[in-house]
Amino acid sequence: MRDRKIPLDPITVRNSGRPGKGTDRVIPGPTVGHLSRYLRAFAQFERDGVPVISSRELASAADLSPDVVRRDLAYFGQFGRRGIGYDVKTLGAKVKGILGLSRSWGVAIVGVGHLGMSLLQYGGFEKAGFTVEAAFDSDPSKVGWELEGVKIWPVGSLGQVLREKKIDIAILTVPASQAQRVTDELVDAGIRAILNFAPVRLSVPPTLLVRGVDLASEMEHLTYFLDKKKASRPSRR
Amino acid sequence: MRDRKIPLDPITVRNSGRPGKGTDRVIPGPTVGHLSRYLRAFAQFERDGVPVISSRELASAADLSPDVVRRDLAYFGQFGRRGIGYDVKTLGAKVKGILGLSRSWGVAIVGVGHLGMSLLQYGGFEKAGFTVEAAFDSDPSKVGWELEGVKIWPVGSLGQVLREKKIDIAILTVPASQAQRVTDELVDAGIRAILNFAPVRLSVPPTLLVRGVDLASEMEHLTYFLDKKKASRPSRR
DNA sequence: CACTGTGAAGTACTTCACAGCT
DNA sequence: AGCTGTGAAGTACTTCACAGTG
Repeated sequence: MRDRKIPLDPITVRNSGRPGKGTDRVIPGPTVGHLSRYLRAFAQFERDGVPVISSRELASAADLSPDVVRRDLAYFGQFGRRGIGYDVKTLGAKVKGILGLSRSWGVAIVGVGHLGMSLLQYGGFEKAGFTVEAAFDSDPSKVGWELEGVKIWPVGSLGQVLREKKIDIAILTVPASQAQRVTDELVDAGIRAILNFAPVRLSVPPTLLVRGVDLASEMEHLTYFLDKKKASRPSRR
Repeated sequence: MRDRKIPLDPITVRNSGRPGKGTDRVIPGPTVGHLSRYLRAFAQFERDGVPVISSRELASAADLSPDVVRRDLAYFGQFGRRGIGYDVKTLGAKVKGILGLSRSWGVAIVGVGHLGMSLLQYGGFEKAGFTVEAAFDSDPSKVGWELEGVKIWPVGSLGQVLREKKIDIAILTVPASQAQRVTDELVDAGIRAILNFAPVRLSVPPTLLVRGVDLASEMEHLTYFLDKKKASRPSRR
């Protein structure tokens, strides 16, 4: 139901099951998720003036196992020095590059309710490689205001402003009832990715990247483990 | 570095690798994550008056494969009827129970900035089995106010109020700089779980459940795939 | 004959364990 | 001695495929 099947010769198998040196090696999903943690850790170590760290130290900072850290980093090449560890600055830059953060990305915040405002206030964007270029709201009394140096536009001007300001990513913070309609407008306007805070599953063309942050799911994840008092299962994420 | 090793007799191995009928069968992590989606889907089907659905229909609504749906549901027992499908009402109630939502959970919102306010406004809590019992803020000008029927208390009264109102879960929406300090107070006050919106990794005793929602990670996940234009990799989450 | 429940096969990820550099 | 990089083994999850059932 997903892709095509093509059973592979056991010898030819993908990356022969591990990192390997072949071009276009595919990075496992969990590893991609770990990269942000490494970035945070590197930033902290750099602030603290630590030049070199071991996989054990990095693991501790990122709440992972040293094995995972070494495996993860090895996907990108051989960045450590045996007997020594990893150079914080070099590897930090490398991870940034892998995450696509060598360039800056244009971001729009769509929906300036309390959530949208908290994102506008949130300082972390610039230093992380994101530039909030515009905000949008359907409320005429909000349109025209400028918050934290970001102008609020009417939703109707999405297409024009998105193209003019070369915006790549939309953060969707409109009410659930409007989410799909606004999403359709974003798609028409040629947006490339959406971070969706509305508690609905958006229907979009398959080329578009969507990631959802769902409060209810997160809460339910907690209650699942609270209820079963499965003291097992570490914090995760 | 994690647990102890104890290599198991291949016969005795955990659940013998699959659902099985043994008591205390362990639900795989991904399956737990899927449950919320099923719940949303069931709610929708129930609203639409659909009494019975197939794994294919449920899969489509939850953006998963029918195989995964059947496997997931089979962990809890045999709820479907061969040749027919699943009873929406029955299974909906069952999933709710599994997620621990048969009871109501007391929730506190800690930090009433824009983000905290947007959560106070958010209607979805009550119908999802959560009761926002209190909010806390360190700003004296906010303390005493009542928003959406929820009173704002000073952070200093955390311990007292949490115990009095039998609050289980804290949603942490304070600035990063205060997150760890406030977390320590929450731990002292006997909180059982924290949903953390502050962009820091909280250090807590291992018995406590923590789940983090990290804006930067989510954005970086998007840029990773945007940058590589790996059109592969479905939306996920 | 549509649809579930589940062995069995396949694939993905983690952990072990150790050779090889510093 | 300390630490990386990586085969190999182990475990977890997904998909296939089909017998069993209404």
